[in-house]
Amino acid sequence: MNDVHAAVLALLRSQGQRYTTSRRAVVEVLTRTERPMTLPEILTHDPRLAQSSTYRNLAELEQAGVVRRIITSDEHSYFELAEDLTGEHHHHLICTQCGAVTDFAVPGDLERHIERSAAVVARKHGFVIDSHRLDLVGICTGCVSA
Amino acid sequence: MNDVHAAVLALLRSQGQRYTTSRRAVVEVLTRTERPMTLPEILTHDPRLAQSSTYRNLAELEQAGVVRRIITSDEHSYFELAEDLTGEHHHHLICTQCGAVTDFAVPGDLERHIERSAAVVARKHGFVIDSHRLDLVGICTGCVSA
DNA sequence: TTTACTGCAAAGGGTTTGCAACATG
DNA sequence: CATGTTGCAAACCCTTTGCAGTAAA
Repeated sequence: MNDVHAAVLALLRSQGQRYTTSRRAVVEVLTRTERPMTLPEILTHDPRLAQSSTYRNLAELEQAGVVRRIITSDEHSYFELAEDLTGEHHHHLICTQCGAVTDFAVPGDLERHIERSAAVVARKHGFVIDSHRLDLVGICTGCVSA
Repeated sequence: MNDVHAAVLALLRSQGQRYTTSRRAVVEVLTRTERPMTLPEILTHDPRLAQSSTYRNLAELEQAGVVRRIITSDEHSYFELAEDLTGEHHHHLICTQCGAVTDFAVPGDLERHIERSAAVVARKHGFVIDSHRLDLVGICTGCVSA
C-alpha cells in the first residue's frame, strides 16, 4: 500500500509533478476498489474530489504511467491502476448491458502465445506495439439473471 | 457484392426494417473500403449522406448485425461490416498517435487457444460471451517514420 | 516565493433527438 | 395509406479549458 504511494510519487516526480492530496485520494480510491471505475464512481467514493480536477489528475496520472484508461462502448471511460503498480497483467470482461468492467487473467502460456503472434504481426505491418488488449464482450452474471 | 446486399436486406427485414437508399449507400462505402471508418470519413466517401441519418442508420445496422462499431481511444467511433458478412474473423492494430485502425488476422491455432480459454473464464464468472477482442495498441508505420 | 494545482463555471465536440416532410412496402 | 425514414437544427452529455485563488516544494 505504502509502496504504491512511493511508486506513484516517484513516477510523478520524474515528470516534474507533485503528489498532492487529491491525487493521493484518487490513487487511494482506485487501490481500494477491485474493478475499473468511471469518473462519477470515483467522485462518489470520495466526495471531496472536484470533477474537473479529477479529470485533470487522471489524465496526468495516466501520462505518468500510474493509471490506465479503459475504453468501452459505455459512455464513460473506465480507470484502473496501471499493471506496473499492481504487478498483475489482466484483461477485461465487458458487459454490453450494464457497462460493468471486470478483471480476469489468462494462463501464462496463452499470454506468451499472444505475445509471440503479436510480435510477428507487428513486424509484418511495421507497427510498434505498446500493449495488447484481450477483452471478452458479453453479458455479466447480474444482467443474465435479470 | 450482391450477396452482401441480399444478406443485409434479410437481416433488416428480420427486424422489421427497410433497406433504403441511404442504408445501401452506407453499406456500399463500408464494402468498398478495406479498413474501419469514422462517420466523417463515411460522409466524405458519399456526400449525399446526411450526418444525423447516417448515425441513425449505423446504429440500426449495428443492431441488425450488419455493422460492427469499434471503440478506440480516438475521439470517433470506427465502423466496419460485421464478420458474418465478410466471413473473415480479424483483429485490429490501433495507432495511438493518429487513431488509424487496421485489420489483421492471427493463426487459427491462436484463435482456438483464445476461444478455449475464454470459455473457461466465462464459465468461472458466469459471463455469457458474445465476442472477444484482441487489439494491438501502438504506433503505425506512418507515425513511426514521421 | 515560485510554480504547479484546484475549483468553479463556461465552452468544446462527437453523438443523439424533435419534428415536419418524405419515401417505402 | 400507414409506418418507417430523412434532414435540419437544436439539445445532450462527457470531457476539457480559462481564470483567479491556493498549496506544494
